[in-house]
Amino acid sequence: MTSAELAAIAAQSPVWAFEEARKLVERVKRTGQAQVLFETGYGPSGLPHIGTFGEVARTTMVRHAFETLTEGRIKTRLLAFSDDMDGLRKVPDNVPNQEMLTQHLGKPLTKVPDPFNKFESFAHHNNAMLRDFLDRFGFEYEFASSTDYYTSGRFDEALLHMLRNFDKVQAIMLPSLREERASTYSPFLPVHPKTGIVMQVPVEKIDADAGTIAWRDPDTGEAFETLVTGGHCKLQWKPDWAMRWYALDVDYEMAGKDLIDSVKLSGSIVRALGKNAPEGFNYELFLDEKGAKISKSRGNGLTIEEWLTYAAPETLALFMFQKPREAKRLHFDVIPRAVDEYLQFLAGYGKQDWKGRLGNPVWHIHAGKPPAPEVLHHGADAPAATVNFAMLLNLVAVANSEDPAVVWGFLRRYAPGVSQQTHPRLDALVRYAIAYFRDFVRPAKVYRLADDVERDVLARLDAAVAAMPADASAEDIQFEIYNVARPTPRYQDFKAKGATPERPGVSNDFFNMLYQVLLGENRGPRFGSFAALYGLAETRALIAKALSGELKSEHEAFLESRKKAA
RNA sequence: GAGCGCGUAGCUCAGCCGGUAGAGCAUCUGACUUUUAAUCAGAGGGUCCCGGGUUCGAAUCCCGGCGCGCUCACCA
Repeated sequence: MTSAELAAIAAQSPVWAFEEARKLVERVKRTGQAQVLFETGYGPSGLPHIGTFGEVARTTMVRHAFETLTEGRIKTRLLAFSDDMDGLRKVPDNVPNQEMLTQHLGKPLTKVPDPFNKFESFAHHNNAMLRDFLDRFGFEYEFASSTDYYTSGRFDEALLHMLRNFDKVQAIMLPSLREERASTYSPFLPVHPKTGIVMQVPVEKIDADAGTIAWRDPDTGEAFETLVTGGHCKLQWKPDWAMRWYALDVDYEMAGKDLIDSVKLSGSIVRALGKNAPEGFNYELFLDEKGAKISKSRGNGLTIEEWLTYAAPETLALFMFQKPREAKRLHFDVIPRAVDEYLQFLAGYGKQDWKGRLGNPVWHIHAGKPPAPEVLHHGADAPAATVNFAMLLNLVAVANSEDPAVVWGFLRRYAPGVSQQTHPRLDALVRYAIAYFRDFVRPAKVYRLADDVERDVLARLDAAVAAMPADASAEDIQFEIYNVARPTPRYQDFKAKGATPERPGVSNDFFNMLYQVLLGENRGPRFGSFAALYGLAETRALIAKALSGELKSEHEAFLESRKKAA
């Protein structure tokens, strides 16, 4: 497959990333430009959330699609721009040192001390976290700080240009505002020379030649004349966006649907300044489990760390790739599904033709180079099988253990020869499954105490297990279990296959009792297999704890401690 | 008020540029040399929200409704 052939197929692809990229191809044809700049915006007024990540992930997918379409002939850059000169408007609920932050309301975020006491400022902290996440995913990007750009003078020319076009900007902005706001609105926000606060005040006079605005402190009445350049003024958000597009020649920037009106206004402004607005599209928002927009300051919805506790980064990328125009609820339930879909797409990739591959999410997630899937073989001639998350969750529950080695014991029983070394990503998957089990499955367990009949049969089961050799097979154990339960009238089943009046079968009720009392579940594994793998000594200990009531009380204590932690 | 999205099996959803409805879970039946569930096979179940239009043909495209949800109208 040559890059030209690939580009030809991509040119026909209905995948959204290619649709977006084709808009850029058209743009390049129109302008003849030799480079394309992608921008993603980030407001560091709170911890970076999953939507921020999603924007970078999706933009990167468009970027890669564009490079495929143009066979790498057009240089591309991705600028992750942090609007860190913005004034702190509200103290986020989910950070420490609330009182301290309150003292600095209104100051540029790069002048607000870091409530975590680790960085030069709150913005520096949040910027660092964002970069951390982006680096962890291996994104290629250039980080840009608004404060740096303003203070270094990189925006000066554009700022002066906007000052000269002050009336045009106002003509666009004012009709979008209510009367009382419109009467005081200014695109330029001077930084107060004494308090350092980003002021929202009416401009009394502009001097385009001197590059200054005149304004008045509303509290003291003191008059000031401030340069719009050099970081002495910040722009209001929409003009700021437009100015950035103008100054940097941004070609592509996507935004959430909450910003549709803003994109239009900023686009009008940049055109009034004499340049084209970037291409872009509006994605739907991420919602929390109640269907509300997730927000940095409220900290609702899933965080990136939370997702990464239970699943690999590429599964989150899959979530971002799929249906960007549809609202998606972001809560824990969607993780197992995302993981299994990812594994399925990965497993299918090798068998697809190139048209199929370009439509396969893993092609976009891994920039055209998805890794080979890790497969298991149940016997030498058996077809390759992939272990999915749902199955692993079952396994972990079956193992009744949060030790990866125990889970691997089950895996090796299925496919001898596999190990953490041969299947590192499967090992990671095992650990994710364990984390998910610990946090979501285990808390849902309900242990009950055994009644007298059950205590009797459990005691006899314990004795039977004690009498077995340590290396008893799963089948032997299973056989003994039947013999233990058979004399107990409650569990006798005369309708069972092979049952006779003298030798009844054992009903499912017996096994259900074991699961409820020993595992806190209504379902469970074949018990002989479980005991063989879990260990006979461990099984006896489990029975002892069930009989003493410890299982139940320990689980209740566990639930209680979770409640307190939350 | 404006914008965006959704409406397909009991539940959660796939159905990519139009070609006689699919998956997972759930339910039911059966297999697995004494009856489990890390397994397998099979079954049942849908006016694809409604009404028009385009077409030989529409879940899919267009128009109009209805219902649900979200977002923006202060700030970012």
